[in-house]
Amino acid sequence: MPKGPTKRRPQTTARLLHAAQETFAERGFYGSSIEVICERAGLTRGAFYSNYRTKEDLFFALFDLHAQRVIDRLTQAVDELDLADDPLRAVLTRMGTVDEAERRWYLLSTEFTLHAIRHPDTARALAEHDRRLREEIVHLLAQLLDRLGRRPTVDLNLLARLTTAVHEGSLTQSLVEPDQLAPEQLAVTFLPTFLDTVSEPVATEG
Amino acid sequence: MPKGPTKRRPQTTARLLHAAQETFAERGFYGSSIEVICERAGLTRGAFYSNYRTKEDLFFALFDLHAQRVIDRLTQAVDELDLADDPLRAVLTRMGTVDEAERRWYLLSTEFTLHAIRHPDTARALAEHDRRLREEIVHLLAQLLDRLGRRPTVDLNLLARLTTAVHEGSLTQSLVEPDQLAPEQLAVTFLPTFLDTVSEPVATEG
DNA sequence: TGCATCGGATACAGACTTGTATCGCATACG
DNA sequence: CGTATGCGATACAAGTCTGTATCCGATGCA
Repeated sequence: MPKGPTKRRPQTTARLLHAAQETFAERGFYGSSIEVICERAGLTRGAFYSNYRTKEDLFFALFDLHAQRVIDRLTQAVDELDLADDPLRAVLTRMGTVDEAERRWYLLSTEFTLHAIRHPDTARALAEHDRRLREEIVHLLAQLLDRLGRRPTVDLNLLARLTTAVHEGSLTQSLVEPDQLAPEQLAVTFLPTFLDTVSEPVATEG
Repeated sequence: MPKGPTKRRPQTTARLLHAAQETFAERGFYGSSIEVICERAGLTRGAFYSNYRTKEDLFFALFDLHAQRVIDRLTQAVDELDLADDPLRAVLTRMGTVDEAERRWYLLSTEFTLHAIRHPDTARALAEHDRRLREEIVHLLAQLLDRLGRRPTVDLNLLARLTTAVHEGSLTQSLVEPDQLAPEQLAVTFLPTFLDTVSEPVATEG
């Protein structure tokens, strides 16, 4: 928290984002009025409108924060890859750590996706954000396979879509039936084998 | 549509339910005001409030209608069971016919479930409706196994939960990735084998 | 320190919903 | 037919949220 002669805008947006995160978690996207979010941030709507255009903008800002966290975690997992034992399983287990924050985010983004389905403009914006995140994941997948001395035999973009689908599908089911399925059980169980089948070893030269 | 000296209440509720179905489909649950639903039904809010207490009541009425359709379809499939060839697969394929209406209902009920998560009273009501539907499915599962000359080796209630989870999980993924997965592909592929493993043949006497 | 401007606060107008209280017509019965 | 009442229409009173126009104090540079 920088004090002194600093422009206060960054601090204001940080407070708004923090308040939005908590409010969305408690009351959902629809249930959270801009007014309530601002109150929680200790600000007025004036502050909001001078930083964002709509409540959706605020969501997308949170989306980007979340995406960055995901990417950071995955990057670190790939970087610290231990080639010794079952590296794929290790990476997946690590990426699959689903904490409370992740679960809350999942609920929120599901609600927002349903909202987007009814609002084409929002849907386009969401698709664009999704695309950017997927691009990063493609990059990481490529890096991962490379470090494993393998190269993909299918389109990496499709592969990124699949891992995402498995991640989210598994999460859904574990939320519906918490006692029946661990959050990342499906991914950890099936993805290592699957990644093997959609890639091939690269011949080492020399 | 009965005319003449008939109480008009049934006709009014029918019109409200029909209008609600269409409005919810277009604008979602949150996006549909009671007012708009009534307009679409060619009625005023007076008609609504004299038949329902809240918008949630209306949703639950639709829930019951949908549940009845599901049960009817399943019942018929079990009744017409052809013991000749692969009966399980036949039943599942039949129950798994996911039409446009089913997909719309899935979107709506997902939105409503998220809503219920934030509202304990609603959650309780939803759980109760879910329970009643599951009871019917338990009944049908029992009937199905019986006609196949088998008896369950696990709790039927749990089994009903599982089939539901597979159905919904598969639907989710097929909505996210329509080109990658047919709506009931998972159920048709895995449930027959699974049902075999959780039941045993009944010794025929004589 | 004086001053320009940036950024958050305030005030206002308007759109939408909701729930209730009340009214009046049509229905169904004697 | 006449009449009681069932039931949908109407009117009313809040409450909530949004977006904008405007104000004023803090910030940061000369």
